[in-house]
Amino acid sequence: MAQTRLRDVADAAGVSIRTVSNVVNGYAPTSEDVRRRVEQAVKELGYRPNVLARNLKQGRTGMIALVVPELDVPYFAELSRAIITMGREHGYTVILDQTDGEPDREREMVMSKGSAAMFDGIILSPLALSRAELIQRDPATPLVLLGEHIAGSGFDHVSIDNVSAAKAATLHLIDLGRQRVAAIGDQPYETGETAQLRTQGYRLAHRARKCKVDSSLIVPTTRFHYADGAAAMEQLLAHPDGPPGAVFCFNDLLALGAIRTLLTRGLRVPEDVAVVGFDDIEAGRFNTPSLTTIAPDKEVIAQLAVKRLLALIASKGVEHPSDVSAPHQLVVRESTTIGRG
Amino acid sequence: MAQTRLRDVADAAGVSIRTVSNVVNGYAPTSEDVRRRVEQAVKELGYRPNVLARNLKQGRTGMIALVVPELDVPYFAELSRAIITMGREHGYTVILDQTDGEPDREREMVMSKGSAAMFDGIILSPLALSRAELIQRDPATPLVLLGEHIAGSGFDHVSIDNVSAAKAATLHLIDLGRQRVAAIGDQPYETGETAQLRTQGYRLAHRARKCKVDSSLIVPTTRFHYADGAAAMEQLLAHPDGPPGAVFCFNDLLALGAIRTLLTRGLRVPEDVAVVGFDDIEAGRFNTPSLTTIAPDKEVIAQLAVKRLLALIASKGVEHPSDVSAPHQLVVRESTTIGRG
DNA sequence: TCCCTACTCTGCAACGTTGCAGAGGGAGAG
DNA sequence: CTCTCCCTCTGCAACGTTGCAGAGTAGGGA
Repeated sequence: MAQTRLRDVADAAGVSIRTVSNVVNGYAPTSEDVRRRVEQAVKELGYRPNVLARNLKQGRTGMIALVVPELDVPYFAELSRAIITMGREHGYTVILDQTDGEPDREREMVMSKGSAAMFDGIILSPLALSRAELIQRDPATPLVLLGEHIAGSGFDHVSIDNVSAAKAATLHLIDLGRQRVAAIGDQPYETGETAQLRTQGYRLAHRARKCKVDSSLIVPTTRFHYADGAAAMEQLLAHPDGPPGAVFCFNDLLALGAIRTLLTRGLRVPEDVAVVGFDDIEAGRFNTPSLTTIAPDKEVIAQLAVKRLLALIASKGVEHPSDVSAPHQLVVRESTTIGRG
Repeated sequence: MAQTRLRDVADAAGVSIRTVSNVVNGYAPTSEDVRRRVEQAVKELGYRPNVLARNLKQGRTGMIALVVPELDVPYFAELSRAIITMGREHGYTVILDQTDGEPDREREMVMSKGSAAMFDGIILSPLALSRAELIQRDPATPLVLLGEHIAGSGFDHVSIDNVSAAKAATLHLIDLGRQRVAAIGDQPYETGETAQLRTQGYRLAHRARKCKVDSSLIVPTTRFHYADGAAAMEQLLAHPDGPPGAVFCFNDLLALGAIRTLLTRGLRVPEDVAVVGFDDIEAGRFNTPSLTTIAPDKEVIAQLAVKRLLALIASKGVEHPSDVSAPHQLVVRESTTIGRG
């Protein structure tokens, strides 16, 4: 059951180890005869190159790690698909890991500890990691950050303009003529940068339309799942002034959760409450009512991140960090359109 | 920018390579003095063990690959979470790869070609791979199959009882008193084993209740996404005898797509058409109406698959193949319950 | 004083591969 | 017939680590 080695193939074919290696990898021209003998020996012995040894020798693995907090959050799943495809186009195998937002696991990946050191580069969507920690990281493995957390901090970074996206979403709601536009998903603490940027956009939109922000209409959530949106909406329904006329949810899952609460409580969407989400996941497109949302261009994000990482790998990290934004757009669907169709 | 090696640390600390290795890995007892010197040198030089070299020497990587067709299909994303967690509990890093159901990519992973050879074991949910191909695989890397494709073929395998699950779902619909129960998702061709088993269960349920199966109510789909369900439902609505009284969809995405079509066409769910799905994804729980579905026990599937794979790794593949089933249950929700709440 | 034990530490070899530089042989040219 | 060149093929060393077996030293007991 021991592994077949080049040595064994070489013995069987009556040639040198080196020649077998040449045949297997097509490195050097080989005579017809030798090539055939080697190939037959390879087949008979069931030889497979030992990738570990090859990688050790060559100092690279051809693998990139994509590290996200949660794979079962559709946004990450959809983004992952784009990045996997993009990496593959450039000859890299993209491999996924999930951290659940646990600091230890993010740290392990980023610090290139343990199995993390096996990758030629890492694309990370951090949730819990602080900037201070990142600074201590081993720069040997190139890193590109996704998302807004820890932006502009001397690390390579791809994101979208959250403030203007959130502003656009909120303006859309205000311009529908809705009074009392609420927000679900604020995270007013250290690792909630993304949420805070969206809150900022929400406030800016109000200012732009000379509306006052009612802070009691901004509902924080610790996570961004269906259940959090549903619970936050329950809270808004219990508001002393009654339900809001519209809600901007900081992602689509929150929005779908909120809609679920509204519908089960007998409120109509969008007639009674209009709802906007963020991320443009597929579930929102097929919900009834379908979900108006901010659609970040996931393809562009993937492209920027992968290109950048490959550049870092090629240059061995001597380039200076770049901070780029991918475009987004507001996609209007039924959840904010009265008189559908 | 070259990597710091044990050699460098050893020189700096004035000890042997081997001692540094001992300190770093805690293999052997070390005097306080030496340990401190080594640790300081490690810190100063920023030494990180070369995982590739270690793996080569030890002949293992501590990584398991989980290979699924599509990560943005929620069922796989949710299952992946369970498997990642389970693997981690046993000291393995579980890494994901997505094949898009492309035969070449499944083949590459399964045959342990390329980067695939870097894993201690593989859990694969095959879509396109035929049994004939699997038989030729290199048995050096342990493999556990998920899903029903290629069951009972001499490979280790974890699934659920699709026939009885589908039968239960269909019986539930028939027993609601619905006439003309339709099915969406049949795949009457080689790689559609799972779908065929579900169709079989659907037929068995009809037989058990002495109902005739109207084959024109069985709508095949090439894939299992929202859009396929929506399109299939359009087709059913165009049926000469009018819409069916109920639909059993072969997964939740199909069901949600079908519901979308029904609602936009002005039909009520479940009053006009009752709908059952399969997989119990989170989106179904938060849909309005929430989705009645077959819930496979994903935790158990994960547990069985990981346990089995670890056993194979430990035994170096000498155990004979096992074929096990995880339990499932019918979860009744609004999409089949008249008079909600 | 000497021996034995125990505790640290060390050097060598090997994991399976590839880079390098060169050896060997055949064919073509003079 | 011989020289030269080119085309194949080869052996050695190294990638960075760990397993193994043993060397060296200090301390305790006789």
